[in-house]
Amino acid sequence: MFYIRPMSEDLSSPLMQDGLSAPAAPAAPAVPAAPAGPAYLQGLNPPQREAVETLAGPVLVLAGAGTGKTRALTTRIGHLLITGTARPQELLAVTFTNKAAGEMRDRVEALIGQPTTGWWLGTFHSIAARILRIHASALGVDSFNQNFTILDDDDQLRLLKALMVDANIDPKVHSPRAVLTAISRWKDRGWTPAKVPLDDIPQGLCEGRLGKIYQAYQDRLLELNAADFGDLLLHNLSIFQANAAILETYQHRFRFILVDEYQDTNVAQYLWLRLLAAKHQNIACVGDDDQSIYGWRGAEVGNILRFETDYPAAKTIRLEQNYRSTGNILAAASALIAHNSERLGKTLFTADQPGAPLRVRGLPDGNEEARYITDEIERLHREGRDYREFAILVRSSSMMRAIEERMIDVGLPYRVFGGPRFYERREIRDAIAYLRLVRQPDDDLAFERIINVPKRGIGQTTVQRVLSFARMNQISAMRAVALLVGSDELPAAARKKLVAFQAMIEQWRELMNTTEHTELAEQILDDSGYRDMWRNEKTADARGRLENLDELVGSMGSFESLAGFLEHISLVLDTNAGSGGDELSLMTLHAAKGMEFPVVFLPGWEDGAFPNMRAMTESGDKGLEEERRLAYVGLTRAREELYILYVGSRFLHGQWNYARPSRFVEELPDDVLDVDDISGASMFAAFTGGDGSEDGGYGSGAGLARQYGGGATGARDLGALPPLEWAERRSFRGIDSPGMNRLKQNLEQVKQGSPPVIDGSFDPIGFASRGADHGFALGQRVFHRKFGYGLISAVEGEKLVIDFDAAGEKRVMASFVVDAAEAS
DNA sequence: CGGACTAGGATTTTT
DNA sequence: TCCTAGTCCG
Repeated sequence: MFYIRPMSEDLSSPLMQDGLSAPAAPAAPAVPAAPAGPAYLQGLNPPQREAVETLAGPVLVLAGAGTGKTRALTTRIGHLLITGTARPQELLAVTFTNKAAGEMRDRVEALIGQPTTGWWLGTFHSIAARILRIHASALGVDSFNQNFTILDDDDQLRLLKALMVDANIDPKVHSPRAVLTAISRWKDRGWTPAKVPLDDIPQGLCEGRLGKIYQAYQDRLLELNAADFGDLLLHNLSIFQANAAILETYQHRFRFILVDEYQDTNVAQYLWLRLLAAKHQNIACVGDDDQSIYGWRGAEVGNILRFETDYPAAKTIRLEQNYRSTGNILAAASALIAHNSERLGKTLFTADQPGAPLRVRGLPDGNEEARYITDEIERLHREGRDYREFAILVRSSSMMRAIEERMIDVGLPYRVFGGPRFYERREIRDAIAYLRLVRQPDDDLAFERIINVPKRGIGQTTVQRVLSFARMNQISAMRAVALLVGSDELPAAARKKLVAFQAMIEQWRELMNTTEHTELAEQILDDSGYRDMWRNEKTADARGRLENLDELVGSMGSFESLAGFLEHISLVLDTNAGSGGDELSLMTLHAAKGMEFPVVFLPGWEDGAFPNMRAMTESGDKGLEEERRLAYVGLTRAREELYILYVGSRFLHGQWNYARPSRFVEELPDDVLDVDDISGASMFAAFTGGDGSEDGGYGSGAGLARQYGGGATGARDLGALPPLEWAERRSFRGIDSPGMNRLKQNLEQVKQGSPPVIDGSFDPIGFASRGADHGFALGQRVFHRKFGYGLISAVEGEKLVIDFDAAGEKRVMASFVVDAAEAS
């Protein structure tokens, strides 16, 4: 006898968070009925109930995917309030996303039947920001006060780059991005510049002066009355550590602390929680070590692994009954994750039926893969499924394009989740910079961002002079402008333009007191010419940008004032206003965490792409294990049907790459799979031999084919056919695609006794031809997109000197030209 | 100063 | 392939 979920619920809520779909009906008969109690406790299984009712002391709830984690957490909060164990103002509940926080509030309110007020519920960052605003001055830096600005990524980079230049470090040699990442990781660990251990300073970056750069960066931020995301937590820690009275206030206040997604906390967050919980020790953390996928952002699985050591009185509760997926899906996920060594270990089980086998499909190339997906979706849609029941989860967003194009071709309604966040878009940041500058004329970063956007003839020379004058006199840029325009330091033309800019800002500033902030924003966008700038741009995305601006102004309406809006803008801005239509979902695996869908497609399961090569080279086995957890997250998103897809060759970054199935495919148990491989991947293996020792790596072109030779690196032969039979089958299927043509051609070669082509020298479709050996030769006639046809007059490594028919002699990169015969 | 061009890079991205 | 940051020249 199996419990089967009501279909209506399944169909209506494919996007629900973990646990939302846990049945309200009783659990499987095998589990004894929970003892009586309030109605809201009735539907819980025994461990869930224990997680709810163990109110005092440290509790770690290890909640596997789909085991009703959110339900347990929100019921726990409700229980605390309903039983009167805690008053709202004694509660602190932290999440990672605003979305999760919002959902938690909704569910608690639904449970207790009334709006909740007084408790602190929010993301780590928003709560830390709130505390920091109250105690900013306790940092003891004059320039840093409660009005501090929270910087976005872009501001941080610009700042850092400037500091690097000051320190005589060439940003072209040492990537500011890498520097920022390193600094952020230090902050994630709770290290102020003074606390960074000497041996943790990489010698390769910034000539070993990264510690100094970090210090300079922090000094500058404080000077600017600014904080980055990492600082919110870091400054909290500094204040707590230096000021016992402040810490005690909060320790006293928060008698009960609840933490969601504990496996994703970084060290700073961990320390922060530990300080806050030290007095009452009533801290309940919910998480799943198997779903820790943000290590690259500083999350420490170690936090959850050592919870019991940190809190010896801790009670650990495991939620292991899965209410989401079929038996086969769960079996596959469990077998896969069992390959990881660093885990606390859980054994998920389900009362559900085994269901359909997982479909593993090897296809020739990405186009075929996309076609396969849309074909299947159309088939299942005809059989009665709504589009909203499907999700396609990719490892990296670069894989989305082929799929999107295909969906547009066949007209399937889809929606991309994630992608650039709303507030990260250029037009949004520009607009916000205007608002910031109007409200706080001393906001130099905002000044820099929009002083010449749209173009108003204030060039870099002028801006640099203003900025250096400001730095020299320790004043803000706007003040520097005010002084400079009254002097002869700048050319008259520049002064005139600056005066106009200054007047514009000033005029808006006056409006600020008399006008609604949404109205003010409208005026700024129009008067500044910012909207016109996009209207005049005739690119496809310009219209979208204008719409985004409208949306921004619209979203301001829900804030009381400009100040209120700006304070929250960097922390809270919903990026995906739901459309609610019947659309299928396309997103990265990371973005899919916490969601579930009846039918899930997992394309791109190729070694190098997934597990991602870079994750492995950068973090070794730890990286591989995190990739495996990501795969686990992907598998466990599915309720009923699951497709795992890989291709024999994939077009990425402008070139074709041979691929072989992901090692994760091998790690799945045979008896739950239905495998069909027409990728040709193993045919390459049969042709090419080799042991995989040769370098290459995903994306290195020709080297890859050799690397993946022979199957000696461990690729399982996934039911592949011998080349001839395979070719028969291929033509039977009528598939015609670059990947296929490539294989077909090689097959002919081999039939005639020649080796297959694995480099670019004989390669009509441009396969693998762009490696170190681009294959172009002196005298070859080629075509360039901009310059047209020409003859190669010299080859200098990657560069070609070409005598173009129309444009004359030019020096161009080999990757920009193709053989003239190819371009028709 | 700004447009045109080219080189170079391209996981993931809750805040 | 596609994006963007930086350089070069009118």
